[in-house]
Amino acid sequence: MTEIARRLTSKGQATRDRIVVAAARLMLEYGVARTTIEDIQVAAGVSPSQLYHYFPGKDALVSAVIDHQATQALDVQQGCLERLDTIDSLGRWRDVMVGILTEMQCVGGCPLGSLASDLSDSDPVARTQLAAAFARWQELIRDGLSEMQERGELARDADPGNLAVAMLAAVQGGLLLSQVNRDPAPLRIAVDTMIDHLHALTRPAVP
Amino acid sequence: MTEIARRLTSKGQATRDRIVVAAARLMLEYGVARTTIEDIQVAAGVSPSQLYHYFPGKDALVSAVIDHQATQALDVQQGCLERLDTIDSLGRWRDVMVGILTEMQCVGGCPLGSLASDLSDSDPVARTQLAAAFARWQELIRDGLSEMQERGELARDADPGNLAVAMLAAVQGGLLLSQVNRDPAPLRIAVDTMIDHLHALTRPAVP
DNA sequence: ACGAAATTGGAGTATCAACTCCAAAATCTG
DNA sequence: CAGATTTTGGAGTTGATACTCCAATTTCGT
Repeated sequence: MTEIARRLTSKGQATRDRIVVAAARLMLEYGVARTTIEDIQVAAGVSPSQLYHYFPGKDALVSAVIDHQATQALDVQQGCLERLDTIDSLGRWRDVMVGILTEMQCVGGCPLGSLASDLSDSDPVARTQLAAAFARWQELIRDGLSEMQERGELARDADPGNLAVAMLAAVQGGLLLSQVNRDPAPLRIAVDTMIDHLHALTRPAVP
Repeated sequence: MTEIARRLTSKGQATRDRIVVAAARLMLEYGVARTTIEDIQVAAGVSPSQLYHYFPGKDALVSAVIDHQATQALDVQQGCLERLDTIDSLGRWRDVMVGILTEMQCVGGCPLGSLASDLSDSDPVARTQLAAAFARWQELIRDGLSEMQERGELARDADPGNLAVAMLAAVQGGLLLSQVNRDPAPLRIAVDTMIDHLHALTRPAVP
């Protein structure tokens, strides 16, 4: 993305990656403002000059962290959701998210959601970058729902676009409540409720 | 709550309130860490010694801000939801929230949600305080749904507790997406979808 | 191997933010 | 009104943090 990226030794690339990964982890846990450059240096095992060699300043590093988290999040999605086109696959998707959250002991919440809440009103550039990431995520969900609809597993009059927004909101809100309660249950319940809703739209008449 | 609160002149009370309100506004917009004591001093029109006269330090001020936002949020809820016991009242509730968000031009998101995302992993005391506030909010929603159920407007086998969690998640997630997109639509869509879900649970067979 | 370019180490600086101190002014109590 | 208490003003201190600089070292292309 930057000019500097062109002439980058494999060793340099590795160092850069180490910095981004360390910064991402710390920023997820403590927030962007509370994560100091020194914390990142220590966690990544690099000196100040190395960090400033790869990034002009904290803003640029934040931008790289957003890209990194967006890629990670969408990869997880596509790993589970390449065929997000059945009710069952939605259930597995929920299991994966709950599993990751549980591994993290409910710390950090959503890697993208945390950054969004943190930066939306203080860094306009970051906000735009995050909005784009959420848009891609939303499309991924919508495409799966559209496929379901075309196959007749979802009611004709359902709006996949709106349902994707609601599903993404359920994920984000569920993660927030799980984070503040230190309990994976809210995420599970929120997503399950949305899956139930899709289920109901699939078979309107419950026996 | 603190000892100091006992001997407080009306003028002193007013100054204290001014500080909390100013801090709450700034912290909602820029986050806790990015809001400096000096910013708050300027916004409230007070000197450093005044601020430290009423609060031992920033942590105590943050705690007061959480209380303030929790009270505000629950008051809004009870203003609209004292009778949150019909589908129509849920629709009005949604309108109020979308209205407030639009007035704010989608800045800040949820006064409680922002604080939760910001503080959950860096301030254990604040996390507990916020979890309690969310629990009260959740109960408020659940109680309304329970009333609906008792009156037969909601299916017997529906779980008001789980639905309340899902509804609160929809609100939080919707607010986050609206904040990052600078567009009230995601909040509206997320809450509407949950209302639709309740509707479906009310009348399982759609004509 | 050899020059050029990339990478690394570590000391140093300038700024900013949280917090302190003390005395003056306003307010309450009897 | 008088004394005690609360409230206010503003200069000053301490510590932390983002960022700089320059020389030493390693890596790469040929």
